[in-house]
Amino acid sequence: MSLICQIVSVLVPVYVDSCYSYRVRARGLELFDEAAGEGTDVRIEPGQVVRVPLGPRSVLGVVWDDASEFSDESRLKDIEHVYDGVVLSGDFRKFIDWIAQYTLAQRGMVLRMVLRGEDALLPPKPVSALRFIGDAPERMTKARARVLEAMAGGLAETKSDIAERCGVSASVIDGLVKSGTLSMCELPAPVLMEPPQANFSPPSLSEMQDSAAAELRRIVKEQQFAGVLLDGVTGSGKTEVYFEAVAEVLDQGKQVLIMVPEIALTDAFLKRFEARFGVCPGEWHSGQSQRYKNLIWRGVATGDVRVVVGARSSLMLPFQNLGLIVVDEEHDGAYKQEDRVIYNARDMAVVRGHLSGFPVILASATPSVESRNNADLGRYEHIRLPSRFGGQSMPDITLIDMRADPPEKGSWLSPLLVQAVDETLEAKQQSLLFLNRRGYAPLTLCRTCGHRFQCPNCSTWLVEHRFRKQLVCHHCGHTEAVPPVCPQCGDEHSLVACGPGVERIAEEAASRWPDRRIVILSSDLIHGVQQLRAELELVSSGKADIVIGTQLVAKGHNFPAMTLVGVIDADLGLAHGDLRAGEKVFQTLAQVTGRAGRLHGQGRGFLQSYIPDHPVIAALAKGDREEFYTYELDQRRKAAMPPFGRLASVILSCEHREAALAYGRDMIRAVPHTEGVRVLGPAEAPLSVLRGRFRFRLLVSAPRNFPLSQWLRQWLQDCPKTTGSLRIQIDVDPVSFV
DNA sequence: CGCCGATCGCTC
DNA sequence: AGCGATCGGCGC
Repeated sequence: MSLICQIVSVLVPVYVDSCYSYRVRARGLELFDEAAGEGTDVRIEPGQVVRVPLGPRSVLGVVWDDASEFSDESRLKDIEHVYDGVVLSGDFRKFIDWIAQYTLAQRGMVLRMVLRGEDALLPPKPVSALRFIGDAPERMTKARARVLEAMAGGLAETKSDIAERCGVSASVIDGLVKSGTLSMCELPAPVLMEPPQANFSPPSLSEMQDSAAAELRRIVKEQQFAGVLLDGVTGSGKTEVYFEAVAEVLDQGKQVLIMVPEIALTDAFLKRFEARFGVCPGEWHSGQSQRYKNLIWRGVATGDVRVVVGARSSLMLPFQNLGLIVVDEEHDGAYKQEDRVIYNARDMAVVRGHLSGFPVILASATPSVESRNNADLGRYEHIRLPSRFGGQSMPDITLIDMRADPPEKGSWLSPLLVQAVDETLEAKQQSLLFLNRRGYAPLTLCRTCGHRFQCPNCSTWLVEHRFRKQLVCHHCGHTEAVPPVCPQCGDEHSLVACGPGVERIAEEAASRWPDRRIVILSSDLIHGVQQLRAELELVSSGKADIVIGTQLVAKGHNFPAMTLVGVIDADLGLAHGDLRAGEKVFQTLAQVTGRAGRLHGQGRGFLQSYIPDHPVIAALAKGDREEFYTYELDQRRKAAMPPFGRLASVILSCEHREAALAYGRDMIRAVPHTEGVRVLGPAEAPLSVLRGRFRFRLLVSAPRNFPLSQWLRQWLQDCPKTTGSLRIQIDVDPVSFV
């Protein structure tokens, strides 16, 4: 019997791309001695989780598929422990490799997003409980008698349950254990989660929903990869439709992942799931406790947890037998992870389905232009729900040409919109005034000398936040106090606020409608997901007459009594340099006007615009989605931008401004000349500051079928090393790859 | 002469 | 990315 049986490659969750080799010694692996019997040759298989020594510490790792290449065998260390019960499947390991290679991340860093601590690998601890074993105590008290009576049946219960049920303190119970009346025993850990029932409560669907659901069931039955764009207008009942696909997969005995943007993961959503399937799904997001997440992680790996509803990071869960991923609100920017490994969970979901051979449903009322193009080209099945559920109609949209119908002086609401709010208040319904700009005013200037407050780091104006009494840079987060006099000419009372933010709209609303309940929903005035959910609940339960909000209100929440949505500045964002500016404006405004009139079926939307002829605004005003996609795809085609070209942004960051700029110039000098590849330098993408580091982006565009990842890898390798501490992040905006 | 803080480089 | 090793500055 040889002592050394095997050398294996182990991927460790650190900043490296390659695997490390370790020895497996049959002796010393207690776990295997037990399972395989002594002296038996032990095999360790890829996918098993192990603990290995790494430098001075000991880390978790996963046995990987790489051939072991480390030549210096004398330096090999031994695997310390092999965990039983959790194996990362071959598909999943391929998926991890794929993400690393595509996003130019190290495989170890991708694995880090997958693994949790040791607690998630160990079987749940049995619960210690107490049981009546007969001997009555010598001294009897009222409290003891109550416990004895309750425990007479002989069933084991936990100490805290007994204490609560009998109204006694824990020490009373301890006393009974000492006297030999009760005895400690162990109960198996409680079942984590009952499996959802596919047929718990089938919904009654409209004809339109029903045929969409039938189509989804047909696709799911194939049990192979398919991309599906479920394209349904706000209020069309998409959720009920994809729940039918979920039911079908549950019948197959497979697992389901439903991804939602974090903000949409509300009690209301979970309740809908429970109403349909009888139990709550596993719930995965940043707000959950570590303990709960460990339970879910293990449950998903063993197959005990059948359905998870989760935010972006739930895509990295080690499902044992996944049969479907639904990406709800697939266009949502929250699916992009911007730090460490930079990836878009929506795209990676499609990859996971592709590698493992199951369907992926992308659902949205305003699909991303990329997904829409994939559907047009037949890469995705395209299932449409073109009208609202239950006979409701889409809101009537009115375009207000602000040049023709300007607001009164010192006001930001056009008379037409004011009148509409009056009517809505009269009807005891809710209004939403939407402006995608935080703070009070986007620009402050001195009336005397013309001085404008500008960010010292970025080339942007400072936004006044009147509640906080600060000037804030929305680009880098720089703040300064509002000075009492102009810093340039010293004049008093000469500073004027230009343009509106939500705070200023709130001020106007409060003076126009002084006795109405007004709520402001803006991210800088709300702290944490909990408070946001509470505020949203407050609005949906009708405890507000007028809501004034930014972005926050656009996403995934129903306001049943809201029948009017007024967009203060519909043009906002269109002029920005962002390549997806038009798409973002369209999506946000379509979602936000879609909030109107779900209950009463007669919602109205008003768009205030100074450029009503702009194709994006015109399409919104007509409620014509097709017109928007035609226009946007045409623009993108002309500019060879995604989905017709590929795009990456390289983020350079550095502690010093000059070093950052110098490094950027060096990078650009090292760009290999390649037909069709363009690199836009920092002149086009301004410098900003994030967490004390100066950073800017280099944009790289390439033809559609260009191997961009490899090219970027080569470029970065060939770049001269520059002194100073520099970090590079690469953000590959993927287009279709299926 | 000694201690503490930035920079460097490795992890089988 | 972390974390120890190493070198250099300055305090006494």
